[in-house]
Amino acid sequence: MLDRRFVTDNINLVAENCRLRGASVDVGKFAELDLLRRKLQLDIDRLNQEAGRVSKSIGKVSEDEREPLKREGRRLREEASVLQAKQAEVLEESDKILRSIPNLTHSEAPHGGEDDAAEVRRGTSPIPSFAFNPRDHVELGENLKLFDFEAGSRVAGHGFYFLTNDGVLLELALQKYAIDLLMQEGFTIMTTPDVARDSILEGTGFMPRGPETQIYSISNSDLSLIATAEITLGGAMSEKVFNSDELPVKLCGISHCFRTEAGAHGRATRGLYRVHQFTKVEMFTFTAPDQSDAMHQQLLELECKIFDGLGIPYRVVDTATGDLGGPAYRKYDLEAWMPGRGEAGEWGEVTSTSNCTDYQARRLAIRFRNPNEKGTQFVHTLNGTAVAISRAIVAILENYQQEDGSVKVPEALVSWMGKTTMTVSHG
RNA sequence: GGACGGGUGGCAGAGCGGUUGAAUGCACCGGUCUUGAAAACCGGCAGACGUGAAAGCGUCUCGUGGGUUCAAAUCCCACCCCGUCCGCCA
Repeated sequence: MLDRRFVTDNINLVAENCRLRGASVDVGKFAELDLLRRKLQLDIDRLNQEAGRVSKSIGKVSEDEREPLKREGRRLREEASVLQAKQAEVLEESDKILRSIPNLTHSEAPHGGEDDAAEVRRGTSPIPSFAFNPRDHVELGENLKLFDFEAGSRVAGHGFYFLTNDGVLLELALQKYAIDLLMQEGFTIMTTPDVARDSILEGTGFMPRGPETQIYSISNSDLSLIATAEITLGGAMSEKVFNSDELPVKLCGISHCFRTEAGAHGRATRGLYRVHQFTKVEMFTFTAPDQSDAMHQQLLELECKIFDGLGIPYRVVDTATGDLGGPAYRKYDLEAWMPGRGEAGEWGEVTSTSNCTDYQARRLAIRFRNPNEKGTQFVHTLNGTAVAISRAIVAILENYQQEDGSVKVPEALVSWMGKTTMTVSHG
């Protein structure tokens, strides 16, 4: 959420930003409503002030002098409550608009839609060339008995799966690999709840329970399954006021992620690429405003380090304005090379990192205080994927496959896996 | 799930219907004193919103939301959270 005052003071700028991001929002209407809200506030304040004066005077006066003053007090409060109800309506309507206004945008972010993302760099690992026809991860994984989609859909429906045998070891190895690295980088590691209150989802910029929601909700409760630990990690500090010397705070959370993927039918849905549940190791940081750009670069560096360490080829793209979603001010995606995708391999998103500036912090009320300065400021929040297990597995299987259908274990995972190759002979 | 107890400023902790946005202590900041520090003493110290060029002024906020009343931190209701005991349980 943007600051309402900022929006009314910068209508044109905000409207132009909405246009760039492909969000159809009536910014003018918002400004109009907010002006009305302010005017009503002024009237309400005046009435309250008068009513308060009357109330205080009653206490100082003898019993039989009180009745006329009580009547006056009643009248004033009634008048105020009428205006208050009206203001509440105005506030609700304007808030609805305000919440649909996306964050401001970094000036260097490329303009356009999904295909306009700008490639900014490549990883250290070269794209593999195979002397044979590379298989896709589904074929590889089924041969190696790494997962069981049939059992998954029997139990929970299409899009769910069991990891089995080396598939399980791979998941655990990737988790351990990632958290070891992040612990060294000063992150506090944590496992998080896999559910959160709707208010926390909303504060983070997710919209549960709408007609097009990506979120599973639990009926008869205000809880939803989380789509990412970004929700719980951000929510963990809601209402908190940090001291400036505590920042930056760097958290690393392991959680399951649940996504309905409504409307995604037919879009690269094969296998593990787009599933309803997966495990993810997520980075989340809170910084002072002047540190967030640098922190964003650091998170990107870490994501690169993790995938370079796994020996997976990738490219980094600077996401275009129309594809940023609501909260992100700027976003980088890591797209791993996936030899089994499409005709002759394609890039597929494996991680992303966003600087959400104060957009989430404002709704979650996460602030910081500078000693010797009056008041508080909102922190900036940033998030980045360390490893989304399911997609990392896709990338590993397809890049490390060998002609006989076995898959080499990336060097960095060998010690956790206890083997150098995954072969059919398992079990 | 049942029975109690409780949620007040950065922390601890009073207040239990009327000038209380809130005593007191600690912490913190400024000052006096001191060669310096400590101690002592004096002063300051919540957030949001609105208004104003500013100083300031105003409104709101004592877990959240509703209710009673001229007036609520204080009374009533619902919900959330935290303790303790009991039950259940990985």
